[in-house]
Amino acid sequence: MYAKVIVDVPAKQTNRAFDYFIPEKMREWVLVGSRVGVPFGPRKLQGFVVGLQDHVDYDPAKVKPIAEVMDLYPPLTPDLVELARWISHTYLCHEITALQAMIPGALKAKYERHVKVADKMAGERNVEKQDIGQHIMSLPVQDEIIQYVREKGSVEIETLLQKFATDSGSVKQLILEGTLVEVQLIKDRMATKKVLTVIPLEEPPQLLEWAEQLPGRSAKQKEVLQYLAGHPYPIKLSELLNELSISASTVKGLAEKGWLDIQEIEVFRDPYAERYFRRTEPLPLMPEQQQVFSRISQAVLDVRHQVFLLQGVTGSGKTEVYLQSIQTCLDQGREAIVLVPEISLTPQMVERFKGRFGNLVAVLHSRLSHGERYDEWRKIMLKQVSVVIGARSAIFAPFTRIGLIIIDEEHESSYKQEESPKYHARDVAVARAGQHHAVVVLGSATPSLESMYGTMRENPIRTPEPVSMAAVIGGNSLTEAVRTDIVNAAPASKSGQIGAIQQPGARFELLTMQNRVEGRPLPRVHIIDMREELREGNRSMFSRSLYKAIEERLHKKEQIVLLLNRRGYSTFVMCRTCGYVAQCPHCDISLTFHQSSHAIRCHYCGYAEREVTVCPSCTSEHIRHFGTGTQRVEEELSKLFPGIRVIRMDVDTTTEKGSHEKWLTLFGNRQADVLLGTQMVAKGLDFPHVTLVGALAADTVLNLPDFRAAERTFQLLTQVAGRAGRHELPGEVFVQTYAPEHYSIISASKHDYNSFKDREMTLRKFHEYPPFHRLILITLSHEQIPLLMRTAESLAARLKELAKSLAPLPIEILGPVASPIARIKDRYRFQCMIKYRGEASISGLVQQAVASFEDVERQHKLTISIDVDPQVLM
DNA sequence: AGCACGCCGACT
DNA sequence: GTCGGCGTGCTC
Repeated sequence: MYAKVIVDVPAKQTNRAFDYFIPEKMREWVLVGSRVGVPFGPRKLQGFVVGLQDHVDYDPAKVKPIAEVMDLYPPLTPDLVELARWISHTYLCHEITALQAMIPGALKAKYERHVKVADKMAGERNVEKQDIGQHIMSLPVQDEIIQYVREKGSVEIETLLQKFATDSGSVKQLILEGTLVEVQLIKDRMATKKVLTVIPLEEPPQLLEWAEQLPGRSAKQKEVLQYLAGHPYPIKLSELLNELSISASTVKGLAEKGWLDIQEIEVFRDPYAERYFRRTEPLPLMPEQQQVFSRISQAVLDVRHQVFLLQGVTGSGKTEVYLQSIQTCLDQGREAIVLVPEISLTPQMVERFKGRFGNLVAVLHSRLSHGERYDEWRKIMLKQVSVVIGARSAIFAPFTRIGLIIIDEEHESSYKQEESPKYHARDVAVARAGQHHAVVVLGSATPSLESMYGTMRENPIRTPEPVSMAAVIGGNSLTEAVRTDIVNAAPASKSGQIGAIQQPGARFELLTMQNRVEGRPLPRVHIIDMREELREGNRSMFSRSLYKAIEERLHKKEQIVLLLNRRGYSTFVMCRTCGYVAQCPHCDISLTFHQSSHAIRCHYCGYAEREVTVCPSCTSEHIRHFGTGTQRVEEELSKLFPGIRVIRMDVDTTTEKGSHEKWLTLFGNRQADVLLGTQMVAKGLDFPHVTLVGALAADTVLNLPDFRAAERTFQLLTQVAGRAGRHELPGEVFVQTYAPEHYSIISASKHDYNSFKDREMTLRKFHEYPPFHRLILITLSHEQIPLLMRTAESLAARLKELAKSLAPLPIEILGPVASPIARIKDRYRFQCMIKYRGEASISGLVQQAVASFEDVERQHKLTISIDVDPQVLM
């Protein structure tokens, strides 16, 4: 048998499977999805098995055997292996990059090169083989080196060279002559956690009998036996030592007598181990919820691949619908994945799921340590859980019988990964659900226009993939095979029980929930025209009406949430005398001021310098920090309302682990009057005493050069408005803006999704933006502008040429232009945009165009990065 | 990505 | 005349 292996080298030339022989003794361990160590050239690399076959497609004489199998069970399922291929074609990344994204970081290979003393040299060295002319008869150093390596068993080469730095020649000589041989090791970044555990070897009566036999001075050992007789289960050594306040030697003594055993037992690091989750029962559903639930659960029961877009106003009870749908799925013996935006994966959220499904739930989020995350992942693999709740990458949970995938707050841009593979979890979810004939529920109060578009038309939003990559090789026009694939757009369905990735055959089904569960009205929203305030002489960041409202809440002891939308607003440093603005020396971007560290730093490369008090350009002292940071708002609040208790949540106050949670708990306990923060205060929080929400600068995002600016503004305002008056007390919202007439702000103030959507759809269609057209952003970067521009120009020309051969398909090549951030880390950036109609898939075209620039990339260290369906156009 | 093989400048 | 520069190509 032979295996097709994708090796751990993310490069164009190695972006294909290599054939390896599977030695007899490994046959039953090597499966599709296995992680293996394989010889590759002079090295040993980690790789993933993506196929098994009984023949080789390569010179049989050159085929090497697999060196090792890394895991007891394959870390990837066959459907994930196929999904990785789909991702690599759809988002144009190396297949290995997609595969790596699917396993926890703990399993990422770490390569170590060791040496050990050669077996046949165990006795004495064979000095005769030495080069003549060099006087390296048995030097004492060399004997010393050999002795050292022999004692250690094996030593990492770097360590050895450092230890014998002055005699590194001798070390090399020993390796050369074969006295020391090289061993290449592939190690996991993180091992499983093992804990020393004490195991009683007999039943309590026997233990007590042994205890009797002990001489009087062994009081401690006696105590241990008696304790174990009372608790005849394995116990952590540390726990036992603690319990009886004894030392390890006591227990070791018993182990030597053979009365008990001390073993290293694998344990799961459970971040929620110490917590108790109160079990909850399903809540009765409102008629609207009931209707939605039955649509979803029926599809689940039918094992029918179907995508639902669930639009429910905040407070309409989406989560309860999720929970009961998941129950249906579990009852059917299938598994469920729940994706939530990283930021809203709060303890409250986890509690709701753990409360309903207990320890059937695994939680994956970025705040877990490497080890914790790995352990949660292993629970999934070992089938100890049936529900996963997690951020973006949880879509790759190694389940095998998925029945339901839920994506909460589906409009969130954090579902798009910004590094390679630049996948969108929503689209991956649809593909993966297709493999499992599973149901997808996209939930949001403010669905993305892309998802809404999916409900609007007969054709699927996604186009058949992948274009045959094999056919992509140079040439002046599109390879005929590629052309055929694109034009016919034939579904690339490889039949099979699981693993066939099809696009949704039907459009998404729209489900809506308009009513709030508790019947509370949505809060009243006031739009405040800040230009008016200025005209009337109010130069404060608080309008008069917001000021009054705050005063009133303080008086009534009710709580306030203030949102400062900082995106699009910078806290830059500028000299008022000469206009100097502090800029990053490596990136074309202004530095931002951080009060906590008294530093100004660059958000892109991390460059930092000390806060300046004198202008470096004109030595004036009139240098100021501009932009309304949360710190300034806090200062102003304290000035205006002496004694006010403010909790500030922003990047400065929430970097510490667990701090996020700490602030929210504090606020929930009413230990503060105001929660002030950036976007993060808008998401999913639910505090009964909040009756006032203020958005201080609602429109800052609107000024960004981004076609999604209006959508983002609408979503943010709608979300934040939903924070007020969720319980008995009615809520009020104040939106301060310089663009009070903007439709995104007006629609949000009326809680009117549909009018916003209609208006925005019309505009997008008119301007030929997504979802009507699709985008691919290609960014080139290099240290020198001339080469960069030349390459960008000719790449665009090449794209245009290829696009022409696809006529009459509507493909437009825009650019090249300098990127909005023209330089990052001393590299200049140019970009080209491809705009095309959703009916065609043109990743093959891009692949082919970029392929002809491989040599430029290599020779001049120029990089070309491709972003399919970009969320951020910078 | 590494690493080796291979054809042109400044040195013993 | 060699040592070594990194351009080019391969790794099952």
